[in-house]
This record gives sequence, structure tokens and C-alpha cells, in this order.
Amino acid sequence: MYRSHTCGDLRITHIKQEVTLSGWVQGIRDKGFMIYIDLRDRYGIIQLYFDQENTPKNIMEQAQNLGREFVIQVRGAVVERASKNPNIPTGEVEVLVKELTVLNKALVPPFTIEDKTDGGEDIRMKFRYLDIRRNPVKNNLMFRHKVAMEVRKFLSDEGFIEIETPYLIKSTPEGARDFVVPSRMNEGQFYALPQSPQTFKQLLMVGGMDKYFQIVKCFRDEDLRADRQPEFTQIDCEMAFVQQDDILNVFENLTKHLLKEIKGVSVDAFPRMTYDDAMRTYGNDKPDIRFGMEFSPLAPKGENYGFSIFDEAELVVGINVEGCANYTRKQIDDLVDWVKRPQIGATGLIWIKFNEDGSLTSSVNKFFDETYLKHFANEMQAKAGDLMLVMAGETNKIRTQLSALRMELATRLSLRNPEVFAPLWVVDFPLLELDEETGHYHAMHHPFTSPKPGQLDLLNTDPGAVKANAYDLVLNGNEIGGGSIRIHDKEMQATMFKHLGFTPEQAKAQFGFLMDAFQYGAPPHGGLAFGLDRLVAILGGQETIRDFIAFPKNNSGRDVMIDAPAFIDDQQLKELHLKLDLKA
RNA sequence: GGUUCGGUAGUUCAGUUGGUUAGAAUACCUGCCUGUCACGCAGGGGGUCGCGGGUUCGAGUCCCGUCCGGACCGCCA
Repeated sequence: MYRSHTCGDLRITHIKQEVTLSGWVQGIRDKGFMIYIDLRDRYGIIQLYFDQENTPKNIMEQAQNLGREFVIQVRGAVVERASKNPNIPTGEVEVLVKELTVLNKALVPPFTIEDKTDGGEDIRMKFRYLDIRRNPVKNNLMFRHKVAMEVRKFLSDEGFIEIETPYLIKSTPEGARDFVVPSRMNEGQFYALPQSPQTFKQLLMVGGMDKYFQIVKCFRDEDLRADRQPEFTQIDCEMAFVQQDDILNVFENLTKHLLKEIKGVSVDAFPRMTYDDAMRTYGNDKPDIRFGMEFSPLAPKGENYGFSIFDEAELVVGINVEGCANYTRKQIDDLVDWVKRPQIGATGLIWIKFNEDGSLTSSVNKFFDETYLKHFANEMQAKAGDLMLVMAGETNKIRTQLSALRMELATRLSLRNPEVFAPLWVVDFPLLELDEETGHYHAMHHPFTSPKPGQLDLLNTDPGAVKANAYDLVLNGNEIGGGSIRIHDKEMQATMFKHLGFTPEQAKAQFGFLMDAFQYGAPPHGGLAFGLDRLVAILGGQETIRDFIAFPKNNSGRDVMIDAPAFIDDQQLKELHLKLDLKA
């Protein structure tokens, strides 16, 4: 027996009990005559006590020779401490050690295994197994487990069945790049890892499994970010015989369940906002609505303001930053510089101060007298003490730029409280999106998304204006889920592919199996997928998803611990019928 | 594909206009210490300044290239 209790178990009630414990040496305080060792496992820390009076000499010597992170087993009696430590749950007791076994020695770890470690990101990833011993990472992984369990519990209770779908599937050109896997038995052919189980879950609907879910890995070979990994986990769901509201209701309830069970937070009915409204009001399809600073349209087009920046602009729009009229010139210049950085790419930023004394000063005093500025202030519902920031130019660019500024200001003003949760449905997404490079339309969500009823004619006349039965769930400025009502009719699906630039032959070759299935009684269906990593990070109040993943990849898609990806040897290449054509 | 910041002791970092033997903290090792718990005290060891080239009497410092890491833009149906 390695242990009778864990290191987090022991309390004052265990006094005089004989216990066996196993764990890692967290720290050693050797006072000469007596030695204290903090023994750690997943459950906590318990202090071990050795002294020259009570501990056998050989055990005392052994204890002196231990190092940090040694794995040891001890036996001894639980005793009350002479001086207690109120900071840890086991702080009233300690174990007077009689027997000590070193189960495994350990090298000195490259960074300290403490909550506030001295190790940087790089070294922690390389020695991730040590990092996982630290409370912050350990707790995040346990937190993730709890979220996943609540998801399974809720969906199972709602009648959903978890079904696994294959990882070795077929590459398709739509959407993100695929990770591909060469087939040894099929010369020159490749599997692809799924970007999502999309077509399979639709086939499950055809198969009559009318409520499906799966907590599943998905793979996308695109560049990474702090909140984006090449392999990530989705809570993938699909339902048959449902309309959009049915789906929104089920997953709104799931989200409420999670907020309640995990965070103890009750949230009212989620607001629903159309995509167009979100873009108009926040310049963004995933607005953070925990704070205001909504966009106010200014300077309607067609009027002559005698100010070329306004007169030539497609859109003039401003936000009101409450209580910031006292910003210094330096602070404002800093904001101007911030939006002019290449990442934002703005050409400038106009500011108007609504001073405490009621006067208005601005960067455009030359062009606008107080009457005009007052008019702008009214439009933006600014009051004395506020700072108004205005941008003008091409609609899409200005929305993106001002939206980025809005988020940056909210961060600087600490308006993004991670303990406040403001979920929101964004609905009525456009069906298609124009690719400015190729001039072609492609599906905004995916090619299986159904258009809103009665918009089929629009598809021919103004494809960009067609709205889809597609929706996103947004939480605190993050897209945590998205889905749609799918096409379940073969002809409709064929029409869709045609508009996306597929020839009938291409459509058949790539998605013939799906369209065939639609001919055998496909029920109306739709669904949604949550990004589990991101959801867990947001519920955990953190920005980066990496610390909620046991073994994440770095910015370049590498696993620095196992050093993957890596070259394979010539024999493997030969078996796979592959020849490398390397630049170097 | 691009922008930007960084790489100096095991680790986290400092290192001035280019100038003597590259420092601090922490970790590690040794000794001391009867209630520690960020233990304390004294001492000690520890450096390919990412790598390659260049400028210079002289480079951690300046220039070019390259590799690695972080953040971001494009991209991510």
C-alpha cells in the first residue's frame, strides 16, 4: 500500500492515527536538530516532521539527503503542531515520520514548482509535466474536467447521445486548410483530419439519431494565436426536426446551466441581435456587451461639412468614453498612435472633449464650431466629463478599427470584468461572403447552411445580401459557439454548391455522399458547436486557452516537449510513396 | 505571407555614449541553527552573452544574416 490518505486529507481529527503517505517533496526546511518537509500531491500539502529526539538516526540522515521533487513514501503518526499554519487546510497537524522510502529520486527542476513560478512560458512548455504539478495549471485542468462533465450531464439529460465520428476523413477545399495523413495502403492518397465532424453529424440525422453530441477534437492547419490551437476541442451538437429557436433555446439553457453550476451565476434570457445590428452598433460580429461605448453614426453622407475627411467618408462614427475628458494630451496622442499602428492601420483619430465646465474642445476646432460639436455630443449622448472619439472612412475598415479601439479602451479602463458574464446571440448572419482577392463568394459559415426562406431569388441578383439561418453565441466578446439550420434537400444543396463556384462534378466528387443521403429521407435539422477550450478559459476568467490544455502547441504549431512535428525516416517515406522536395 | 517585442548564470532579469575581471535576485552545494512554513545566518560553485558573419585597437552593446520564443495583422467555412 502506497498511501492510506492523501496529502490534503489530514485534519485535527486524525491526531494519533498512524498514516502512510506518498507524494513529492515540495520543500525542505532543515533546522539541523529538526527537519520540516512539505509533501505534496494533487490533493494538497502536508508537513512532515523529523527531529533528533523522535526520529531514528538513519531516517534523519535519509531526510537530510532528500531533494526537491523526490517521490517519497512515509509512515508515521499524525500529531498536533506546536506552531500552526492557518494558510493551508492541513496546517493544524503534521506527520511525525518513522519510516521513509525514496520511491524515486528527481533532478533539480528547471523552475520552481510553485503557484508563482520563476519559469517562463518556454521552459514551462518544455517541461510541461512539471508545470502540471503547479496549482494554477492543475486547477485549470480539473476545472476543464468539471465543465466537460456538466456538459455531458446536461445534454445526456436532454436526450442527446454522444457518438464518435472518424478522424481519418477526406480533404475538402472549402474553409480552413486540412491536416493530411498519407495512406500507406492507397498509393498517393491522403486522409484529412476533420476541421469539424460536420457532414458526419448531418448523416447521423439522416440515420435518425435526432439528438447527437460529441466532445471532439478538431484540426485546422492555420496560423495560431493565444486563443487558437491547431487541434482544439468542440462540443459538437446536432438536432433533427428543429427550427432555429429550438436550437437557441436548448443551448441557451446549456450555457445557463454551466454558468450556474460552474460559476454560481444566474443570467436572464440572452439578448438576440442581428448580425447587421451588431456590425452597426459595435463594428463587430462578436461584441462584448459588458460595457457601453456603442457606435453613434455622425455626419450623414451627402452633407457638406467643409471638412474633407467627413465629406469623403463612407462612414463617420464615434464612441463616447465616459469620464475621460480629463485625458492629457499625452494620453490622447497615445491612443492616436495606437490606432495608427500597422495592426490597426487607421489614418487618424478625431477627439472631442466635453469639458467639466460644459465647453467643448476638439482636434477639429478649425472645422467645427461649438454648435456642431454640441450636435455631435448629442448624437453620442455625451455629457460633461466625457471624451468622444471619432473615425471616418471606408465602412468596413472604420468598423474594424473603431471596434478594436473600443476593446482596447475597455481593457485600459478595466471594464472587462472576468467575473461578469454577458452572453448574446448574434443571428441572421449573411449566407455568403465576398473574397476580395478572388472576387468569388464563399460560405460565411459553411456550404451546408440554409438561406432564410424566400431569399433564393436574391441569390442570383445580390448574393451578398442573402441572410442565412446561422447564429453565433457570443460571451464577453468571444465567439464561443456557432451553428445553423442546415440544408436537407438535395436540389437546394446542389444550388448552393453552384453558387459557391463548384461544378456539378466537383460537388458530386466531394460531397456526393451527403447529397445521396439527402435523397433517402433526410429530416430537417440543424445544430451548433461550442469551442470548449475557449469556453473553459472564459469561464475560468482567463484570456489564453493554453493553460487549459494539458499539452498545448506553441505559436508555430510545435510541441516543444516531444519536439513535433519531426522528419520521418526514408523507409517510412518509401512505404507511404512520398518524396520530399525541400527548399534547403 | 507580414508587423512587432525578446533571446545574458539552472531560472527570472539588469548591463549607460562600444572600454578593466559580465552583475543582482532566486535556485543549487557546504556549514551553522530546537517550531519552521517565501525559515534565517555565513560561505561557495555556476556564463559558447542563441548561432554565423561584418565594422572596430576593442562588441553582450553597432550592422547584416540566421535560428528560437511571445504578441498581433492576414488567415481561421
